[in-house]
Amino acid sequence: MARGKVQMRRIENPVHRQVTFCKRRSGLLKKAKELSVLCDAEIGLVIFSAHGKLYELSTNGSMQGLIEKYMKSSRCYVEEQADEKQVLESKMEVNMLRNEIDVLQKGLRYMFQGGAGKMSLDELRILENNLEVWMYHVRSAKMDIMSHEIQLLKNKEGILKAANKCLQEQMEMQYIAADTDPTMTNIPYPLKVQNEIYQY
Amino acid sequence: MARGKVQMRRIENPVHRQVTFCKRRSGLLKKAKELSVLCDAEIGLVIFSAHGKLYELSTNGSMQGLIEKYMKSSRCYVEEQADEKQVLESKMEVNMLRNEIDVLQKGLRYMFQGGAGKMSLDELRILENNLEVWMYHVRSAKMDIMSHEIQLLKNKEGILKAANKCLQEQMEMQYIAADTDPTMTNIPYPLKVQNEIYQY
DNA sequence: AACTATTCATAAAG
DNA sequence: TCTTTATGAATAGTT
Repeated sequence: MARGKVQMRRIENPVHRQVTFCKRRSGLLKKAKELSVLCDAEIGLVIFSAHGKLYELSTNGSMQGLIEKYMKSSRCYVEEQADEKQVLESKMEVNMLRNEIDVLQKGLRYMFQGGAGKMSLDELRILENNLEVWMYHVRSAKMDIMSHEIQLLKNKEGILKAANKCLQEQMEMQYIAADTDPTMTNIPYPLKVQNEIYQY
Repeated sequence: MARGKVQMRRIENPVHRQVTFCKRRSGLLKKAKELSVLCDAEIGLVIFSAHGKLYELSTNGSMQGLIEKYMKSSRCYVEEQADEKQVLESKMEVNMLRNEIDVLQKGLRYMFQGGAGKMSLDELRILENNLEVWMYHVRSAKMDIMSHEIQLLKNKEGILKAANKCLQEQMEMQYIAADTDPTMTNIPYPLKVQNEIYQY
């Protein structure tokens, strides 16, 4: 270059560096355009300044399109495609599952209704009775589970009450031994629990 | 350039074009490297020849990383993120639907096998809701059929009333003609129908 | 930003 | 494709 050969290393003077960056950057962009025009090539060029500012050139269409083309040419396209494939597969799976649910529900309705109203009134009455029976079973199962939980809670209640009684007795013995008014001590009064709490 | 100024347009001679592409391409890559070194810039350059062959340079790390940085700097990063969000949402939807199918299938097994109470309280609740929906469908179908029957009966009523009136008139004409007491003939007294019968 | 001396890039030919 | 060579282009340093 002019007025002395330039050393191929970072220009230390920040002003010189900035000026050179500006000049060479425009030169590089110009040459890229020229190559693209003269030789019918597609070129993408991105330049980040040291401070992070972006300069770019894409000769054909958008940089986005060029990047996609680059991805196809090199190995990275696999990842990209995998991602999009995943989206697509997920959507298809959702559709499939929705369809399956639809079929299940339709099938049930079909069984209960015999299709588009092809069942007789008597058949429908029978089905209604069956549904009521099943509903009863489901509700029974629900009640079983809830009863079980209630039983567990009642057991807990029993244990707590016993512990409570035990504590109360111990405290009463302490009051007698100390011959003091229970309300004057720092020991908190034993817990009283109402039975109704454990009814449901 | 040498031996005459070059026109800024596609070189028509394929050989010349290929040679120029080769020379200028290497020149461009060299200049890009120089700019990067001298000015501490990060540069990505991709060149596709007219025939689709790829030449590339990325001064810092991989082209992949540079592309990601570019995406962040420009707007496209949003899309990328949206894509990943979509994947996640799809997966969650798939899980939800799978769960629903599971419950439905369990419910079916439960209903047809008379229920081996292994369903959780939540599953039973879902099943109960479904049963209620199905019950509604069955009852709707029943009501449709009954409404239709009522309509048929009402039509029949109309026809019978008309026939009844006609018979009555004929008989009255016979009484006048015969001048006899109606109760002495063998003709049965015309049917009287009460409207209430057809109300439901 | 504009100028200019110099180096660089490269078109055409071998 | 590589080298040579003549010449236009790019640009470092200066103003």
